[in-house]
Amino acid sequence: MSDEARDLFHHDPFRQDGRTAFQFSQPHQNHHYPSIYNQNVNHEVGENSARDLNGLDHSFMSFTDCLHGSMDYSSLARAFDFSCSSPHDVVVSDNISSQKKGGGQGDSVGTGDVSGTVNSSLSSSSSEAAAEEDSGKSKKGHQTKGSEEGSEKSKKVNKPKKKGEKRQREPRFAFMTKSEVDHLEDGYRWRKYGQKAVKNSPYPRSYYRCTSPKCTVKKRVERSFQDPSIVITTYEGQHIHPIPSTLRGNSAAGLLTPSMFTALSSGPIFPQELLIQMPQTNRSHGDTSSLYSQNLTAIQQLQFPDYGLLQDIVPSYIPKQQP
DNA sequence: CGAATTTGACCGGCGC
DNA sequence: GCGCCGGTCAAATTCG
Repeated sequence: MSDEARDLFHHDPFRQDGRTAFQFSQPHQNHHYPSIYNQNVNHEVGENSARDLNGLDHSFMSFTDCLHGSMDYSSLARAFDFSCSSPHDVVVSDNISSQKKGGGQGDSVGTGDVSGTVNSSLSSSSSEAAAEEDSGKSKKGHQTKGSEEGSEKSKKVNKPKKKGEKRQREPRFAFMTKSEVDHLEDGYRWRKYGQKAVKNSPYPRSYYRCTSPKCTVKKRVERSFQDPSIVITTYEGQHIHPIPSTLRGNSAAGLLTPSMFTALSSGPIFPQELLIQMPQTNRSHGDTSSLYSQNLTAIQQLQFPDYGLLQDIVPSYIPKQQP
């Protein structure tokens, strides 16, 4: 997993510009992560971009939407796919050069060049989407944990569940943010349930779960080992509830509010991971008090309504915003 | 005192 | 089959 990020850094075509990079991937049957970034992406993508552009011309969605059920990954995919058209700012790649779990870690994975062209990717399986739906459960069979009746937690951890079926992963969506704090505020409430050391990285990865009952959304947060100032956050699943009011007052409003964009429906695919690298312009303040705001700033840039900052990461080809 | 975090152990998938 | 590794659990601990 960390590979995802790692790959990113390896090629990191985006970083060169100090812009943004989006990445989609499909979880698929067990750990299939795309190897994302390929240096060619920028070019190749360009081709489809035009096409997608049209498709999106009226609708966009926020990341929050992503997290929400309100959006569908295909839309997102498209949204970003089109953005790829800009050779400088955003890149979407859902190519799957699947990197497997174990293997991936090594690193390399993305290093090479992944082939895939974006377009091909976009057509992948839609079944994935379905997967996300029933997601939560698949996990490991527990998930119900605490409340579990009876079942005395015999040993520890889970009870085997149906063997035959492999656990399906929910669609994932990741983004990179330049920030000094690991856990970025996104409006939702999270509970940390684990932390693991990341192979080949001095920084640990933290696992969080949405505290809302029934919501199975999870997210992983880790810091780039190559650039400690970058935090990689990966969301898995979609929220089935609104953003808690706690942050609504201030940040949420400025954060990712749903409905800022309209999701496109239909679309063959659904990317699962989206990686975004925030522009470096965010860091300038030094005191801790500003950290929070920095984060917000980063996220806010994702808002389309106000193109101000967004322009930096979202190319001008973004059509008008939908009423 | 309840909620959140920490942390070591366990489990399943995958590569060799 | 074995070992590695990511992901998760859950008891213990800390925090508000």
